[in-house]
This record gives sequence, structure tokens and C-alpha cells, in this order.
Amino acid sequence: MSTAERQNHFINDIIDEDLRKGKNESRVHTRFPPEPNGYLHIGHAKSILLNSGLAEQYKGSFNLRFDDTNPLKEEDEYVDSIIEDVRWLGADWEDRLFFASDYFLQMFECALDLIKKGLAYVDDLTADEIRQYRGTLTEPGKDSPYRSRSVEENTDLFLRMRKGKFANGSKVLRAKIDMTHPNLNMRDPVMYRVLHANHHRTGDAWCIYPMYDWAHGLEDSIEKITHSICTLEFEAHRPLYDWFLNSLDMYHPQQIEFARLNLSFTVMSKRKLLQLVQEGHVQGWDDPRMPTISGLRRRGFTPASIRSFTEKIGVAKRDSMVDMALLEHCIRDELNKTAPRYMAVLNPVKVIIENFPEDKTEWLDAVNNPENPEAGKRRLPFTRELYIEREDFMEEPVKKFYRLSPGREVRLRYAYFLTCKEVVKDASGEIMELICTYDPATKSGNSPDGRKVKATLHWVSAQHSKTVEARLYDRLFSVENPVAEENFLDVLNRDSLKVISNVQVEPALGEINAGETVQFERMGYFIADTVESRSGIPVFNRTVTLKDAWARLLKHTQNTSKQKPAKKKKEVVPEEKGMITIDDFSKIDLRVGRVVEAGLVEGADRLIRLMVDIGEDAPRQIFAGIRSAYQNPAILVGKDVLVVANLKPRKMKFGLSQGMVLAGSGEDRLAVASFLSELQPGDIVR
RNA sequence: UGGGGUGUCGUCAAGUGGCCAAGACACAGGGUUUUGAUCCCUGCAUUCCUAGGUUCGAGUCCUAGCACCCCAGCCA
Repeated sequence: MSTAERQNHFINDIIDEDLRKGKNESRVHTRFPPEPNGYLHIGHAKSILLNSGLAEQYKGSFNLRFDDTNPLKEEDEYVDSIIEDVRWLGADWEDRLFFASDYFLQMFECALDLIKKGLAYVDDLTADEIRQYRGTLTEPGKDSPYRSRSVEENTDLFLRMRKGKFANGSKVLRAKIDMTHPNLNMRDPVMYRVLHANHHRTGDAWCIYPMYDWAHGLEDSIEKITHSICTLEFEAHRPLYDWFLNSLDMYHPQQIEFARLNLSFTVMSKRKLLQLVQEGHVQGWDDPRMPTISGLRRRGFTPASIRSFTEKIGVAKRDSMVDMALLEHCIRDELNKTAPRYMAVLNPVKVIIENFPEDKTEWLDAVNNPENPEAGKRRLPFTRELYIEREDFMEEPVKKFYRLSPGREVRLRYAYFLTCKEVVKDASGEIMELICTYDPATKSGNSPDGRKVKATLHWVSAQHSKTVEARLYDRLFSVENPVAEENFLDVLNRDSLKVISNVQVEPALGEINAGETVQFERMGYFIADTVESRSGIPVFNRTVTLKDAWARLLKHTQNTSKQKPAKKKKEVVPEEKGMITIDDFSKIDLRVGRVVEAGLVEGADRLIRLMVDIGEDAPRQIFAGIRSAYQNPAILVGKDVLVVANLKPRKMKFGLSQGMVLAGSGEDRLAVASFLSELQPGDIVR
């Protein structure tokens, strides 16, 4: 494939240094070691392209090796899909396709060797007991009672394990390291478990299977890998990787860890992807909404776009979440240069051109790809009846909408200027047809008088167009990080797939081959689905929309108009209309009060200090700004007034004001509301 | 609270003691345009998790904190 360009990251630095020192005879040999228990996703693509890219860059080698050490989870179906995906991505393993299961015998012999060295033992503890003996993060573990078996006994037992003399789970082979090691992985890890199960490649040849930590370093060592690159979660396993190889005194590759890829608006764990498939939330591993390689391929992504993406995201050790927008950018960037353009109307509305002859078909030239002159031209039929996009017409155009509306003139791409004269609706008010006229002088879209038009619309001839189906895909999840939710299924994007069956496309599109990608002008990039297209009847998958400034503008105004009514509910109702509800009113504790004392306040020329009896043990002190109306406060004494009793007390420099006295005010008047009645202080007013 | 990692713009990510802290995506503004696309221009971290320190000079070195991630499968 293409030659890998050097990227600057820490793994390059490590390799450069190794080469400088002449380590491994200056070889570079990498590998991609998938377990065939699921489909590959874009996170794997990052690893595949990293490993194979490094091999290319340093003129080394790259192996594809299946890490098939667990017969319970692995299947040939997955092997096949993985091979297809890695090949499609362009990684070249030449003749080096390997299986860990091919090394089972060598691994077995190595285990015997380790037993002989007194570094491994057969343990009879149950899985539960092993867990208990392991200790915790903060407490050391303790030795198994079987830890001190002799080399002879261990050898005998292990041989019999291999011969099938023991039941599943009854015995394991463990490395003898250190049960008090602060790294849990070093507390006598299990190397082999008894598993009477059929393996997808070795069948019934084995009934003991090696564990990852034991097997992986051996696989790398056997293949003479120089740099064994894996993801961060294996960092704590590296001491073990090193311990096994050192104990065996074998060729020793270097394990290097990097951060796995996380992509916004999707999930990347095999378990969750499997769940999406099994529970039918998507239509399979290759559903175009899936972040799997096969899903992306069916969606219309290309190896080059994925390669470009992995180059842009870089390689580092910090946990990160890459913006889906970057992946979308990469595929747009490529398809813009390569995809031939066609016209297709996703949501058609009929246009009738009054002044165009009924029986005439005019063939017009259209450019196949403005980015690539070599793509040539094609001819488009133009007739009296056309379809245009329903969204390209607005009977009452909003601000900044400059497409078609009554009385307005637009350009039909590669054709003529068109003016809307009349809107025809059905009984329900839905627009059925647009009656328009065209200007014959504007052929191929130019006006001789220099008249300008603000918009250019795509269109198809109603007589010639074909009806096809399209699937409009969107992001699978509605939030950036679905994994952060209680249940990631709760945030599945309900609109991730919209199937539309009445897409009107120009005739040439009927001839397209499955797997070909085109641009529907102004709408997006679409690929003819490889699974459901039939000869002459393509089914289109939308890979990605074009960037759309108008859609963004619309969204913004929608958002702001959505927010406004929400605000208005709070503010407008009480303020503009002067209304509160009965609930608001019932919050006010209004009492009858009798003024028992009233006087001026020293240093405050507006305030009067009142002592008001509202039926409580003691009168309340209330400061009221009513002095302008009561130069002689004494006249207030003995009057019955209305007091807001549950007003939050307010500290003033003259003292605490514990309520409010209602007063009425008008032009030049201010008076405390007082009254004569049978009501007594403390009575509630409603 | 054991061990292993990581902290630089909204998101990725360069930077390996010495010009005003690369670049990309996103975002905002402008220009060109027969795709409201593409393309082009402009803007976008006085600051690198925090606090001290070393130094003529620190994102880079030292010390002490803080935050986040991984590990207790007979999964990989």
C-alpha cells in the first residue's frame, strides 16, 4: 500500500533509539494480534495501521496473528471477517498469517520447562479459593497449600492435565512468583486452565488452554517480534510478560503500550457492540451505523479516509476522546476529490414550467466533478415537469432563506433560471405542485443581462427520473460519551436511520454499481449498498452529509426560538401581562395588623418606624417608606392595616424590619391601606 | 488507602531548558463560487493540573500536592 509517512510519536522515538543501538539486529517486526471473538472496529484500525505502518516505515515486517487461546468465545466467522477487514485496510502481512493455536505444543513444552525450573506448579484450589488467596489491592495474598509440590509431582500432574484426566476447573497451572507482590498480576498468575472444549482450529487436540499473559509473550517471541504494541490496560501486565520470557531465557520482544481510541457518539467495546447486534438495536456487525470496519465500509468510508484519520489522531498514552467530526472531515475530504456528482431529490415536490413545451426534452451538459476535470461531462434531460427538493421551497420565506418562494427567481443547476408563479395545494394544505416559468435566455444557468440569482437548486426531470431507496444514517448515539450513562442503550439516537423510498434520481444513477460512491449535489455522499442493491436498482446509503451552513443557521434560530418561549413563561406572564397564579398569591401570608406605635426614623427622611400588633406575642417592628404621606405618624396609631407577615426580615441600619405594610399609591398620593371591620389583629386575609 | 499510568486550546496533538507554545478538527468572521459544498483569508492557550523551588532563562529540571484512568477472570 502507500508508503507510511513518519509520524512523530513516542513509539517512533523508542524504535529510533533501538535502531541506533543496533538492538534486534536492527530489525523492526510488528504484529496485530486480534482474538477472533468479534468484528474489528475503528479502534482496531488504529492499531493495525500503527503496526503495519511502522513496519513499512522502517522497512520491517508485519504479522497478522490470531490470539485464539479461548475456545469458548472464538469462531471461524470472526477469523474470516478479521482477515477481510485487515486486508481491506491495506495492511500487508505477506505470508505471515499465524494462529496462537499453532504454538500450543511449544507453549506446553515451555510450561514443562518452567515447572522443571521450579517456577510453576499445579494448583487444586477452586476459582473461588484462588480469588480469596489472591488478597486485595491493599492486602497481600497468601500461598496456596499446593504451592510447594515437587517438580516431579507438578510434572506428573500437568502431563495428566494435558491428557484429560481432570475435570474443568479442577486444576490449573500457575507461575510461582510472589503472592505478596503489590502488582496483583504477579501473585502467581494462572498459566493453564482445564477446558474440555472444541477449539475452532485444533478441535479436540487439547483440553488445557493457555492464558493470555502466559501465551502472548511466547507468541511474540516465537515470531521474533521486536516491538509488541498493545493498549494501556496491559501496562500492569508488562512485568509478567517480562518475567515469563526472562525465566524461560527466550528471545525477548519489548512490550509498548499506547492509548486506545475512543470516538464520540459511539461505543467501542466488543461487549457493547455485540449487545447492539444481539438485541437488534442495529441490523448486524456491518450495520452502517456501527463503528466496525465492516460497518464503516458499508457506510461508504474508504481505507484512505480511515488511514488519514488515524494519522491525524496521533499516538500517545493519555486517555482521550476523539471528535466524530474529525472522522467525518476525513471522509468528506477524500470524497470531495473523488466522488462523481449527480442530482437526486430526496424529498420531491413537483415543478411545472408553464412556458416550457409539453413534449420537449432538452439535453443539457453537466460537469461530473468540478474538483477533477478528467471526470468529464454527462447530459441531463430537462423537461416541463421536474422535481425539486421540498426544503428548497418556502411559501413564506424566513429571513436569510434565499431559495425558491413565490415570485422569486433561482437557478436550476446546469439549466435555466426559474421563477415561482403559483403554489398548488391539496385540501389539507400540503403543497402538491409549484407552477413556475423559466427564462429561455438563461440556458445553462447564465443570464445575458447579468441578472443575479441567490440560489442554485438541484432537480431532476419527472419524466426521466428513477425512483430509488436511500437510507439516511446519523450518529448511533445522541450523546458524546454513551458509556458515561447508567445504561448506554438509553441514549441511542432514535433518528440514526431514516429510510426514504421515494428518492427521484437522474437516469445515470440507475446504472451505478454496488459499492460505488457518489455525491448527490447539495445533499451528501452516498454509496450504492453492496448488500441490497440489485442490478439497475441501487439502494443508497448516506455516508455523510455535506457541510451545511444553512442547516446550521436554521438550527441556531430554532434553538434560540425554543429558548425564548421557555423564558417567556417565567418572565412575560407576570411582567408583561401582570399576572401571577393563585399559587403565587397563596404564598403570601397576609394578616390584619393594628398599629400600636408609629414614629419618625432619625437619619432617614423617607422612613417611618411602625410597631404593629398582628396577633403575636409581641408587636412587629416594620420600617415603611411612607413618610411623605405621614409627616405626623401618630395619626396611624390605632389603625388596622394589612401586613405581609412572611416577608423575609430585612436588616436595616436602624434595626430589623419584620414585614411589610401594604399601601396604595397614585399620582401625588400615598396611603396605608387601612379599614374598619370586625377583624382582629392576626386574622388571615384572603 | 497497594501497584501501574496520565495531566499542553472546545477535541486530538507537537514540544526532549533558549525567537511572541507547532499543526489538525471544531467554532467565529470575511472573500470567491452555477453545490449555503469545495477553495482562500482572518481570528481562536500572556499560558502548559496546582503551589513552591533551581536557572540569566522552565511546558520542559527538582519538591510537594491535586485530578483522572487501569489492575483483585480458570477473558483478552
